[in-house]
Amino acid sequence: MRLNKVNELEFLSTLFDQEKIKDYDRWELIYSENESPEALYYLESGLVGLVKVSKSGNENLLRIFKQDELFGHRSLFAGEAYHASAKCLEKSRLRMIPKEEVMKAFAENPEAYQYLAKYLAKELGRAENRSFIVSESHIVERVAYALLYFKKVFPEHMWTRQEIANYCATRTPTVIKVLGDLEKMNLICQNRRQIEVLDESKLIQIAEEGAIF
Amino acid sequence: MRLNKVNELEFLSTLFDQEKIKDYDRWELIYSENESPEALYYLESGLVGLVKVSKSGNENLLRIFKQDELFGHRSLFAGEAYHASAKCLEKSRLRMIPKEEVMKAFAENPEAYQYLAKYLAKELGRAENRSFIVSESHIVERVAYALLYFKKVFPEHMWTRQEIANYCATRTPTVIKVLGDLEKMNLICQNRRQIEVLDESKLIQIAEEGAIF
DNA sequence: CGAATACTTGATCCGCATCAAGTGCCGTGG
DNA sequence: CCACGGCACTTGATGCGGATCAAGTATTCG
Repeated sequence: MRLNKVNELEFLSTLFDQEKIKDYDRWELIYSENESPEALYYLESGLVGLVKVSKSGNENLLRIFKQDELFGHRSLFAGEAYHASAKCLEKSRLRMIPKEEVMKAFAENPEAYQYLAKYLAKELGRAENRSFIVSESHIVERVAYALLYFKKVFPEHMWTRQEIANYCATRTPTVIKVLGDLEKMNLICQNRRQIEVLDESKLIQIAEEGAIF
Repeated sequence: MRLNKVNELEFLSTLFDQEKIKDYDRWELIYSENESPEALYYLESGLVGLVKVSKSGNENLLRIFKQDELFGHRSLFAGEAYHASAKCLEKSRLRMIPKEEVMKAFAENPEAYQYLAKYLAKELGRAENRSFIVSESHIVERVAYALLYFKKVFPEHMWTRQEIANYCATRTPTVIKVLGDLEKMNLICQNRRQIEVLDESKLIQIAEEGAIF
């Protein structure tokens, strides 16, 4: 949910309270699975991931929030406990708006629910698409999909192999091997930890059709 | 989204038009991926699955709708094309409300967006939980989870091994083998095509902790 | 009763996880 | 400015879970 640039939610900015600003380090947790939501969060700068950890310790990266986006809204409006944890993927600065104030403001601006519904409907579509890709595609396809998605939506972040693995629901060594393959095919170029996309259309082809050979 | 029993959406029932009732056979498609939504659907009786088919022909069962529920709402309110197809899992009778009428009625009952948002938020949570389970758990756990979910929410439907496989993102022979294991452990009982849950708490334990031995 | 659909089984194979032992890279503090 | 510790990355060997395939058996429905 974008706050800046979106008239529908501008009323929320009147709730910003200088005292409710907080800075977080990389890897720091903002909230944890099973807690009850007490606030809505607005990301002033940085990058936040919604993650869920399995018993075997693997982190699954479900959703990613960038600058100027709101998060923590799903559980808040569902009236449920958090189903996953929010964790900083970069140093981040964020504002929190207490639950009661959010609810009051939405009650005074009921047309905002329409925007919220639209936004949640899009997120649901994205979640189900990712779920489908993860369960039906081979790893090359998933990695190609992730590279394209990351380049398009979060181009400024330096994605680690670990993070890519978490998003693709696979493991670091596998991502590294696949990146090696993609580099041999001249579709990407790795120097240092940076990954540069060279042939976007071929990557799209791999991501969508699963056709490599 | 439930229509009966939910005051928030009762206004929609005034839009029901006897001429817009339609009966579908099992396996019949209601709408297909990539089409533009032109209506909201209300399921009078039967069972409908939201499915997505992979290139290799595997059907992934993303969401399931039962009697008295609305569907087709996600794409309609997201303003997107369908990201998956709706298909009858049983003979079904449904009503369609044309898009324009839905939008008009929601405009006249703006408080309904609040209910819609809450409902979508819950669906998003469920979708991400399923996605996590599919990507991080072994098949026994997924099947146990599916059996419990089906028993709780759709107890009257006779779930085929194929449908269970589609929901668990696996294949029929694998489901059959797992069901055999669960039966040997006296957690379920299969006669004919019927599956009866004998030890619910043990199944929950398997589904949640992945601990079998 | 016959046809279609659902189920079952075992043999084989392969993709990817897992593990372990490294090598680089980078920021921090001395 | 360099040394050092920690994190990120890399590589290859091995194993296993579950896919795949195919042939056959039930079951249900028209």
